[in-house]
Amino acid sequence: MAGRPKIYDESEALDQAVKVFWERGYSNASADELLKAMGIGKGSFYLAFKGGKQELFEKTMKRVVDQNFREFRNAVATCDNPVQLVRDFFMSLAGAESPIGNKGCYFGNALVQISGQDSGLKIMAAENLQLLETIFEEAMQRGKQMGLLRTAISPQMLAAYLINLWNGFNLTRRMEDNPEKLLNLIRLNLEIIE
Amino acid sequence: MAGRPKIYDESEALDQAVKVFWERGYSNASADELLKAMGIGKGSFYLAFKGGKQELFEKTMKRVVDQNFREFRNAVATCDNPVQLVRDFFMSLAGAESPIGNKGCYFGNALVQISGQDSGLKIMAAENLQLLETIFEEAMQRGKQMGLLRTAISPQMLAAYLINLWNGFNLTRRMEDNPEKLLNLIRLNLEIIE
DNA sequence: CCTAATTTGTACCGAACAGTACAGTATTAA
DNA sequence: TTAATACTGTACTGTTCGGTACAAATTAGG
Repeated sequence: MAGRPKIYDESEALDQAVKVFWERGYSNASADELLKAMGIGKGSFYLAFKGGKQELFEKTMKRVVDQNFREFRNAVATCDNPVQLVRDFFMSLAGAESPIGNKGCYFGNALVQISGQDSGLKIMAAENLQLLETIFEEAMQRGKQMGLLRTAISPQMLAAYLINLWNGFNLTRRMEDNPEKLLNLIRLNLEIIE
Repeated sequence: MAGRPKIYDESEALDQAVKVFWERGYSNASADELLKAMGIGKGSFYLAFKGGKQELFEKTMKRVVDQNFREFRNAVATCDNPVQLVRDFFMSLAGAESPIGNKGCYFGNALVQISGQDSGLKIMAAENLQLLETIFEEAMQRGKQMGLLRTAISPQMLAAYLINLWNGFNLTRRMEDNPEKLLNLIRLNLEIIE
């Protein structure tokens, strides 16, 4: 294994690319913009990402999953109260200090932003959302086993409800800036897992 | 009033532009593509839409509102059962023959697709979604007055719930193609206005 | 029939775009 | 020290972009 060493860290570069994609949207993010944020030149870029912007986006999606879902899934599987964990997850979304700001869901955005031809990326984005749904389902499943849920609705259906809430809320918060109203909206929706 | 007559009908041209924007997304829709669909040349286009793509999109939004919301609002105000009207509205979404296919909401898409700088368009898109929310609210208000709603939840809150359902479902149906599940999801959500 | 008003099609512009070619540089292993 | 390897930076290419300029065409009114 010889060769000149990379001057950049791939994970850090991906993090910067995530920021650009998230902020600007897939289509609006130009290669130049991405390269500048990642701190690398074209030579390095097209060597590391032969598929160009498309391949880069794929890798950023994987990175976002790794950084956000893995930990959440683990917490769902091990915490004292997975139902409360999910409640807190949504409540924190509604707060002024939402962890994702107003930028929406990385994967939901992708589904809406990416044009029809690039369908591989859309499929991948959809799969990642389904993964989040699965995590919700695991939380509901476990919550039910632990006697934390009164409802008779199946964990699968609850998960569908919750992913739909997630999808909706990430858009609703962009059209409605009254924090009180957003909070009440979340509260109302969470009654289903009271 | 002299001058060479237009060879195109502005409303029809707008309808074609709506199709392109809806299908391809705001950013991905190129001027050429739009012009071709509208059946006019650059000369005519930049004469009629001096603001370019931005102005065109504004006008298409107005057109979509006119064509879709006005009639719905009227029906809400005059029909026998406005609550059922809203129910049917959502149920038809979930069916295989959804009136908007899988293209999502024109305004919700805009909020996600348009980059930060073009904020005028985003504000307008948000206002149009708020208009839809208002229509939901009018339906709930009237339904309550007519004794069609048992719930104690305010019409305003119900409207927020419904616009969030709309926002969510337009995305959820792009990540989940099991029609049965989608239908059950809508049914579950509509229980709030049973 | 002439003039003013208006629309149309085309040719053209500079900028931004994604992507390639390639020479130069830093490293490891022999 | 040398050869093989791998990364870097830049210059370049061809394309597409949004937008402008302008001459030709078509109308209404005088």
